[in-house]
Amino acid sequence: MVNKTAVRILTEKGLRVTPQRTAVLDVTLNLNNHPSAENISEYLRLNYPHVPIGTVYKILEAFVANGILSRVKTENRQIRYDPVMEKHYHLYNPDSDQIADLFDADLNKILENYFQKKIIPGFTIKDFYLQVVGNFSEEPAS
Amino acid sequence: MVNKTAVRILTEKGLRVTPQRTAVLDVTLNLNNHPSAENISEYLRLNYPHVPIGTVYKILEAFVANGILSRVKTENRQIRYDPVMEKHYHLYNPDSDQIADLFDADLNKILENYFQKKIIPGFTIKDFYLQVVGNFSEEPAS
DNA sequence: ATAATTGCAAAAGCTTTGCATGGCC
DNA sequence: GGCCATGCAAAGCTTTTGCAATTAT
Repeated sequence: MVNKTAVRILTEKGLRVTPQRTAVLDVTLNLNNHPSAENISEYLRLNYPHVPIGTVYKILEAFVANGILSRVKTENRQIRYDPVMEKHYHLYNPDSDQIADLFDADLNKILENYFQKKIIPGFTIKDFYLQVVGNFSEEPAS
Repeated sequence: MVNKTAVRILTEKGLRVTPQRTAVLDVTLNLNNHPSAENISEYLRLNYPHVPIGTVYKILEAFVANGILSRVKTENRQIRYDPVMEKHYHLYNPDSDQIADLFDADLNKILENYFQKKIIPGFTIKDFYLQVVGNFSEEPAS
């Protein structure tokens, strides 16, 4: 009962379809947590045949290299992973280390427009990342 | 010949003035690099009496806790430190890992204005960070 | 005087790496 | 069949921690 989306994505990207990869991708797509490698490994342990953490890292690295996931940095040491590849922003609470996505077409326009016009001497702009820091009103039971 | 600015800042913040602290602060203020603990330690080794890396970390942690420095996250593993505490943004090149400051009053206004009005259900906005990714036209000899 | 900081070394935490085994195309 | 991915264990790198000795106030 492997998620077909995961298999489709792997195939589309020309990656070999293995049970470990489909499991990791499936979990990452379904957890809305921006999970860390450790989170993913833990979740896999409960719901799928065990995948060693080293393998999880290798798989995540392959996914990042192939544009399936992106890395998200926080105040913490762990790398978090994000399966949403469309332009969006992150809401972040440093206390709980919780991340949520912010999709905001207006903000996209404002910033794209600004950086298209903006000339910074000695620097060629390629992209931008915006993190909004604050508090979630209902922190989920951690 | 210790920088008086460093001593003044420490005194203002009510921190004990030690040679190690003034040295670390002096270096961080004068290197425009957004240096890592390792960078600072290395520079100290050449220009000041040696300060062990563990002590550098403790000092930097104290500075961050007292609002003298802020941490800057990059694609790399190391934490970088920034002595500029006014609102600004970062230009960043992931390839060279170089960071530069971007001061931009227009952008400040646009974003402050936007986030003052913007209501995000379930989230209280406190602050925001913006990183501009791209290339520096003249990379300094690394 | 005394409370905080330094120095040293060990440990911790996350991630990467190497290499033999196994599995996908 | 051949090449790529997995599994396991060890290593790597940055940062943190503990504690005794030292120093600033």
